[in-house]
Amino acid sequence: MAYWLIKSEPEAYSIDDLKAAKTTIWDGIRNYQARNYLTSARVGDFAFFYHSNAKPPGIVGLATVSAVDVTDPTQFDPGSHYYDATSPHDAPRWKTVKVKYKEKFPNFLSLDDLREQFTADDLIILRKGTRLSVTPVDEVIADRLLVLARAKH
DNA sequence: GCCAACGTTGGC
DNA sequence: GCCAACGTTGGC
Repeated sequence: MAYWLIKSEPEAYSIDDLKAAKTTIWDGIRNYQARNYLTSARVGDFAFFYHSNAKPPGIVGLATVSAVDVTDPTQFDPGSHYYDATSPHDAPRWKTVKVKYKEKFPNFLSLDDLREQFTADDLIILRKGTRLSVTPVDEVIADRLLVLARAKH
């Protein structure tokens, strides 16, 4: 089992949206490295849900991977912002996963908190210039994140 | 709104 | 294959 961190702008899709929907296709990923991470995910993996471009940005909750090898339908939808006319129908370029809502953390872990508690070696998103929207999280780091996010004040 | 960092595109 | 131009991300 592996841990991931997935970013979303809350104005586009927030943890509350996922809570309401219960499950969603994690669509719109158009970066090869992020896609490769998604295709290496397995059912049962956990994903920390990070709100980017938020005030403040940070980790808000946890989801689980509920399906893998999912074809991102938006690549074939001409009306979609994520339409990719060059993706072959018989070999779709953009594969992704379905994620399922698990929990909203009692403690929001802001980017400032994360920088206080972790180093750039611990968390890829703390590395300067890293914009990847899907990144792996080491299990030891994930455990520490969970303790911080769930601890009583 | 600014801009640094990075990825992609396309001319050559 | 190089690299300039451009687009995007995302913190601030």
